Amino acid sequence: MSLSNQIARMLLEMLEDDGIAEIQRNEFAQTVGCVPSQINYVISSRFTPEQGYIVESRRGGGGYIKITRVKLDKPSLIMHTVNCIGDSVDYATCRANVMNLLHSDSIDAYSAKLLLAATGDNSLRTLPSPIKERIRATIFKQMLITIAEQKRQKG
Amino acid sequence: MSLSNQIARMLLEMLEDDGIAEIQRNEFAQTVGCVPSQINYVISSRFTPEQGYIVESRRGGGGYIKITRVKLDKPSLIMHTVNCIGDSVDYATCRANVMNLLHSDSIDAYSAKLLLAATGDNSLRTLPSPIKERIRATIFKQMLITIAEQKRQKG
DNA sequence: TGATTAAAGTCAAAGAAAGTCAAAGTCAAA
DNA sequence: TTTGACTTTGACTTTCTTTGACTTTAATCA
Repeated sequence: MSLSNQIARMLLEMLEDDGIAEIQRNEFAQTVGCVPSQINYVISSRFTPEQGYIVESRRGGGGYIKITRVKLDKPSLIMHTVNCIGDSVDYATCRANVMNLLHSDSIDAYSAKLLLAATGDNSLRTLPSPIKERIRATIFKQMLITIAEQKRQKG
Repeated sequence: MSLSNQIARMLLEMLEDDGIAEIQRNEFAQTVGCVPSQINYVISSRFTPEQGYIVESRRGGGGYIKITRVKLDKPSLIMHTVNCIGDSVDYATCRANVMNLLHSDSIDAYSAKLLLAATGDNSLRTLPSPIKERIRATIFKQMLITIAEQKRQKG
């Protein structure tokens, strides 16, 4: 397992109970045995707002990095997501959004799987890159709209 | 026996116990004694979704390729449909298949809606025509496999 | 207050994997 | 003997990770 994955797992573990992880970057890097800036890398690649986290920090003496998992409100989050997705999305972003929706209970696991199946690289692989992201966006939104509609009609 | 067959056998063996095979491409190629890209060839020719496998991977340090078998115990109508769809489908055919599955109770109304949303012209409109049908086919199959898999797991 | 020190942030280069593609090889069937 | 499907290979691309030099900000001390 890569160093970055290990670091991510440790942070996730800290987040587990109260949804908050607070570290001192240098000290933490010490115990992990990596260079401090790698902590930033892990955070910026795996604890983004897209993925449902808020990161705050402070430099200087007594500085810290604090990661908070944010619970978003459930009902119209689906349509909110639709509106936030632009004309184009990469799979990582798409996946992050699905996970978010799943986490906030806005969609169920089954719908999540179908969304990922339809927008995954397995499905879209053969498309050249600027087009692929555009198609992914339209499929994703179309499906989300269908899900939202369904929910509106019968919970 | 061809190299590719040997490789396939090795992967099959790994899959045996828990239905998961995870390798590091370069390392594995080393031990087999082939060029790394041959692993991709074997996977793309023998571990396709049609054949009941899901493949995930990650590049970069700590990268990997993970093959998962999605075992479907009885040849369902769903998988039959997957196998009948070629590399390319138009929307009408797609729709007909969905209706068929719906009427034969192989899928529920919700799944049907999502399938149609994802493969409909609203989603795929902007694609030029030979490509559109190909993408529709892959998305359709990918979603059907996901549905079949879900059914196997929980009715 | 100003200097010093203790953090965290940024960025780009180098490294480590996997992916793609097309050319060349093999081999059996028509 | 030609054709066409399947294999093998390697050069090149893309993505993700690791590292370190340098910058910025905050706290504390003289």
